[in-house]
Amino acid sequence: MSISPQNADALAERLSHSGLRATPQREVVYNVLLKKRDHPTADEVFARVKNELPTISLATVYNCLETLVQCELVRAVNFERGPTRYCPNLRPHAHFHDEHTGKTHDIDLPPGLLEKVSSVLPQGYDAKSVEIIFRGKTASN
Amino acid sequence: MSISPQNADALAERLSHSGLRATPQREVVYNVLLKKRDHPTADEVFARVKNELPTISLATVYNCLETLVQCELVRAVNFERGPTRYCPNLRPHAHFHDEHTGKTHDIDLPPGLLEKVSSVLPQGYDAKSVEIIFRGKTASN
DNA sequence: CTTGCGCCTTAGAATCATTCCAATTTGTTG
DNA sequence: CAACAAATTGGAATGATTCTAAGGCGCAAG
Ligand SMILES: [Mn+2]
Ligand SMILES: [Mn+2]
Ligand SMILES: [Zn+2]
Ligand SMILES: [Zn+2]
Repeated sequence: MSISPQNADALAERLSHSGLRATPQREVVYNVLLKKRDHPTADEVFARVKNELPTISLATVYNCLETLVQCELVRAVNFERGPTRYCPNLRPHAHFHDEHTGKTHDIDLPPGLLEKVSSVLPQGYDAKSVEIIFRGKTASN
Repeated sequence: MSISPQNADALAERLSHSGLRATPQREVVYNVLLKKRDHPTADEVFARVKNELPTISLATVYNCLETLVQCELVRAVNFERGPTRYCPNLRPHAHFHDEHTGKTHDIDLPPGLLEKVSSVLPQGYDAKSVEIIFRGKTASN
């Protein structure tokens, strides 16, 4: 159940690029996010990571998640009050929050959409990022 | 500094439509949101409302805000960990979060944009609402 | 190699926004 | 008025996150 080589490398590279170390905790946290991409909370990540590193602390999970977000390997997502969720999908995508199941789905965006959306900004507004969140239901209910 | 007649009416109408009462607390909370549209937190609303109703409690401010959100007179906005912010702008609009000043600006959206954006959803996804958040800086910095 | 030092992890305390609760108060209806 | 329901209130409780202080670990200089 170890991290796949290229992911481990990507991680190690990004970390050292920022003068940080590739620790076992960081690797396992990142691996857990890649393995099940269901936008888990820190608590959920904690529970999953414990299987491989039974002595890890919740504080470390928070620290690792924060580090991964800084390195831009992971996105922190907040679309409602309630715990932050974490997403390792680096492609441009929106989030669809199913109000029945509570689950969050990634919606891939066609190239140019984010630019199109950003073009509604008036003079003087310089957006570094755009986030799109849908709320509703899916056919499966 | 009282609420303007049509707003008071709109509020009373929406409330009674849901079987709720138009209380002084609810009126002043709504009025405060309309008067300074800077997306205040519950604490900030509390501080402003106290000027007119010095004995109001924070719990009541939370209750009133919740009620206004239920009546769809106000939107609760969450784009980051941190307190929920409240917006009385009912037109379709996006939010621009200025990372320097911390202020949030409303960006009016051209008609059809939200539909256009929603059209990227695959079969089976039925969105009830779409939210767009920009982050970046404004010319004024 | 060994030592020194800074990065990391850890457990638990502290913080902060929000929600919950139980006790009034207020408004409406008969 | 009397009764009942809706609303407000202050304070306790909750839950996610952050902070703090102590110890551990890895690497670079000697
Ligand atoms: Mn969390
Ligand atoms: Mn708040
Ligand atoms: Zn995602
Ligand atoms: Zn707004």
